[in-house]
Amino acid sequence: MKNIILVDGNNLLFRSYYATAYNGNLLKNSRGFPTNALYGFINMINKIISEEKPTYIAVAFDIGKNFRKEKYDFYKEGRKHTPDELRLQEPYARKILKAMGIPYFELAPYEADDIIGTFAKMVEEDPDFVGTIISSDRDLLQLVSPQLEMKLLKQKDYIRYNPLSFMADYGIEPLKIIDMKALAGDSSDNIPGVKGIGEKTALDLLQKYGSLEGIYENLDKIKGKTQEKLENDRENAFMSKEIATIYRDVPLEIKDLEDIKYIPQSGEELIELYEELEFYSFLKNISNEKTEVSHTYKVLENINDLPDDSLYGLYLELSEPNYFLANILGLGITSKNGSFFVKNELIKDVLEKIKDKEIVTYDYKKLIVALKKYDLPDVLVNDDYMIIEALLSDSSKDDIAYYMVPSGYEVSFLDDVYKKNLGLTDKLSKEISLKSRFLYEKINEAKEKLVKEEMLELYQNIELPLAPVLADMEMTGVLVKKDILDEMKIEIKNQIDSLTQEIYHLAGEEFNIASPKQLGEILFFKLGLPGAKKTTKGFKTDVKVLNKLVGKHPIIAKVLEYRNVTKLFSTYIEGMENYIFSDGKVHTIFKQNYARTGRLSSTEPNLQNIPVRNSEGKKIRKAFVPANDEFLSVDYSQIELRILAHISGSKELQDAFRNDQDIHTKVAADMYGVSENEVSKTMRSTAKAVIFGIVYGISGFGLGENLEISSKEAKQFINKYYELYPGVKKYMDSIIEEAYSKGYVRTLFNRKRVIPELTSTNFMVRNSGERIALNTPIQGTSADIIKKAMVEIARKFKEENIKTKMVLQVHDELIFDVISEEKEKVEKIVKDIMINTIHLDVPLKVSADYGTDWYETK
DNA sequence: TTAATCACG
DNA sequence: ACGTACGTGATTAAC
Repeated sequence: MKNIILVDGNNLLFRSYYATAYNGNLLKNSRGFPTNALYGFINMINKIISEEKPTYIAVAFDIGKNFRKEKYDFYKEGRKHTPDELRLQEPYARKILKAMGIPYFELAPYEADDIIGTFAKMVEEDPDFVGTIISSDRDLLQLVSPQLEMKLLKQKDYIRYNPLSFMADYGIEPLKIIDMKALAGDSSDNIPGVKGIGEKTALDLLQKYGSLEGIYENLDKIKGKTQEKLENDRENAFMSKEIATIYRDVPLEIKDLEDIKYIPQSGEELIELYEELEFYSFLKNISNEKTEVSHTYKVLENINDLPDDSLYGLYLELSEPNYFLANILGLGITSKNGSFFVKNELIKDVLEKIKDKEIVTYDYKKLIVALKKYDLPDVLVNDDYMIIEALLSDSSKDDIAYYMVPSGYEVSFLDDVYKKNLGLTDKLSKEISLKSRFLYEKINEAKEKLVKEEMLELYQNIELPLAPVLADMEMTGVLVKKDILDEMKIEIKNQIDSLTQEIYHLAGEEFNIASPKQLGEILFFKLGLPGAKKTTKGFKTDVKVLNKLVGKHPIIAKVLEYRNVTKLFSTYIEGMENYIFSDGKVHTIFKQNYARTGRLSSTEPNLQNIPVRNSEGKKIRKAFVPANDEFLSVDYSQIELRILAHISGSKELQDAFRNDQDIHTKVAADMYGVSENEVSKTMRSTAKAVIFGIVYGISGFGLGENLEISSKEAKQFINKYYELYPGVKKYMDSIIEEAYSKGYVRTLFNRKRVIPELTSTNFMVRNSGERIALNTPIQGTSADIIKKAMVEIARKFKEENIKTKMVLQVHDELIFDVISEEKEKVEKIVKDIMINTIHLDVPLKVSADYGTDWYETK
């Protein structure tokens, strides 16, 4: 059987362009030539080749005038012009196809659809062929036949249609999609159809009367409005049918389908193109293809069959992303003497056997927690490929497949592994062993890159040892009293109910208060309140807007209160209860290398955003209680500003910290030219806003909004600050300049963040890049410092055999579940380490607080 | 799936 | 003149 693939080239190129162009942050090569559409296009073509394994292939493009447009000038009217950045890439798509050995066709005045239609006709005339059409354009579905399927591309995946599945979905034959367009029209192509008839009615009619012609022949049997609509638009309907019909006799210059036989090429021509476009990953793949990864493995039957070696790649596959809930699907292990899949029964033996060996894994933290859950022996891991790659590529992928697939290792993505839930198959066993083999083979290369990037120390001294520390924190968990939450729940439920009624009453009608759209309409339309600001869908109704309206109408205060309590209810009371395990605790999962600055983040549940600023919300914290005797919270005071003082070298700021001055008061005094005891509350809070704003790269406008003063006044505050602290201004300028010239910034511990935004042609995106450049070294260094402290604290606790547990980290704060007898010792250790883990040009300061629940702590 | 909103440092 | 403060995660509505 001959397998033919027909690709809608324009469609693929458009999709890849708009997939990445939305934020104005286009991928470009070093000469500024846009390459984003081509990158996606090549990825898709490669994927088609590897998934469909075509023996025949053709790609169709639109070119020049098209006959539909010539005949009907409204056709495709209203379409946006092709952006220049995409048009520049179009000729390259063709060059690349040619270099890959993939024939392409374009012929005015026909569209890509017609070319595909012509091939479809040829396929039907030759029973030796079967094939697939690939596009996201539903028009092409009319070509689906017993020999020709269609892969209809969706945003993330696709639907494959053959005549049967099409019938099942639509209830009509594929060819009838033309009649459907004739009736329902098509807004994207500006095909009119019959006014007032949508897809639903069109399908109903076609199921009854078979075709457009059938419908009009039976017009007298159709009732009411529909008949009227059909009558009125008869001409449009038949014209639309004509437009929607794909032409199948394009005079292509080929004799037969043998002319589009696919003979893969990846020669010099392709290499040159990739080099010009700077597609290094594709270049690498070309060279990899030549040594295609074939994998042989054994299922381990007996522990004695596992060879004795010094280095092992170890990969554990779970059944779902949350490792506290997941089951173990199996273990892969590879050493220089072979690759194995280990069934669950043998995992224990394997772990015991390799106990003292060098081990590399993917996601050490996950491995620890999952093994512990099944009471399996823990292992000492020497390297974690996931952490290394995250440091190198500054975006972490919790799925190893993202690194393997581009290098020619064929494995499934975790999404599929988790979704399918088929249990263990031979394919999965093979892939699990292959994943362990990848780790074994690639670890040295990855570490070399780390050395080159000067991040080996960061990795070895901080990130890698942090993984087991976090695992321990997560496993320890935090006790949450469900009964306390339940009590609050009753009270809050009552509040919500009465607020709801009051709001309905004040609005004069019932509506969904939680819907910003409906609320906006009530406030700004029905009640006619001023100050309406638009979002894409309706009015803006956030706190800032509502706060400005307080006093203008009694409903506003109620809505604000409603927002407060519903947030507490759904996120922090009901939401939290859903995360409580049978041990009465919540076990958050910290993402160690997800945040681009190096910070941790916390999920399922997020314990880094439990309310504290607002006194009502803060009461949630009463439900969080120690499993031991009491909580200890130790937090860094002004750590980011101290880091700013250090790296900017600002003498004035440094002196303030050395003298242990209240930094906001001190800055306020300087800014207003008064003595510190003359600083009023407003002056201090203004200074505070300026200080914070500076760290984020705020503008006069932004600060003005914030302080509700004019941007001019705000700008003056900012300038005054620069004047007073010239070192800070100098740092800001120099870090931005450095970021532009290098393309990245680093923290004090060498953590690197590449900032592609700086190469954008878009003003807004570039500015945002500058703020990132400014802020990342500060926020990132703070993250490095507390991570380092955590590692050292855990080490010290172990040495001293301390049973108190570190349970949470909230960016500049560590929380411990303390055994009272250890209190003094713990406090001293923690403070000592936090203060002394690094010595900056200014001292670090911490403060400690105790409580019998989290509310009382601070 | 994305946007809006709001919780935290 | 542009649009206007860094870094996160969860929930809800609406597409």
